Amino acid sequence: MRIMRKPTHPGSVLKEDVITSLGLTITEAATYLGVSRKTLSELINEHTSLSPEMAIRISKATNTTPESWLNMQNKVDLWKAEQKDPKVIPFPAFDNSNTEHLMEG
Amino acid sequence: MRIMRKPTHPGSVLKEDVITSLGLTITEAATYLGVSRKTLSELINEHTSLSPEMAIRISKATNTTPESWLNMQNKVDLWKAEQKDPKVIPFPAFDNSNTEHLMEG
DNA sequence: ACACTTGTAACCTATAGGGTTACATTTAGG
DNA sequence: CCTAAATGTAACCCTATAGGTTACAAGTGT
Repeated sequence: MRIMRKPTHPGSVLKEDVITSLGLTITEAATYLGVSRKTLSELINEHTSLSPEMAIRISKATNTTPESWLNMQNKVDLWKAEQKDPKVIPFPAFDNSNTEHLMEG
Repeated sequence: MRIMRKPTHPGSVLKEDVITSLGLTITEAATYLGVSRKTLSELINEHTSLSPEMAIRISKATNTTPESWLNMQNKVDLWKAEQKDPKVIPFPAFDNSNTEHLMEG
């Protein structure tokens, strides 16, 4: 997973692969999805994250799985969390600092 | 996905399959993970969700993938979002109301 | 020109993760 | 039996963030 480049934001995919390709306006799409125009606009312009509820809405509007949308957001979230590089001490049973010299090769 | 029963919370898994089985105390585990005891306690008792950052921490402490932990949380989140049953109108191109009579069988 | 579309600022609400401190309760040793 | 450690959680604080409404400036197309 490391040194991964920033994953594609699900909002871009929604805009390019769905809304635009279907010839829908943002306003129309927002109405169908049952959210405000602002909410959709911020999502497709990558200013907010795709929430679990939005994943459900999009899946219902497009006959896709909510998992596929949420997984895209996951990648973005994990990428951001990795950038923070939180300091963690491996649990004893998983700490291979005593055996890692056996791992070369 | 429909009529799915409530998915297992990742906090329970962390507690039962990792912390308890390794003989670690919550206090110790929290220290290794670099979070407060309260934060870990609330997570394993299912009072909070597993955040992307916690997924990274757990993966680092246990040599597992952060995805596996976040996916468990996803299932819980999607289950909750499905319960809300948000009202959505299918996008025109995906609206099969005119052809669904061809789908029986 | 005129109507539609869009991005976004300003403002408000609700939810949520995470921290610290403190306390009552439970559990484990000696 | 008694003390020390571990635990759950309340109270309180802070910071983020999703989502809503209203309003406005700017772009687009007929």
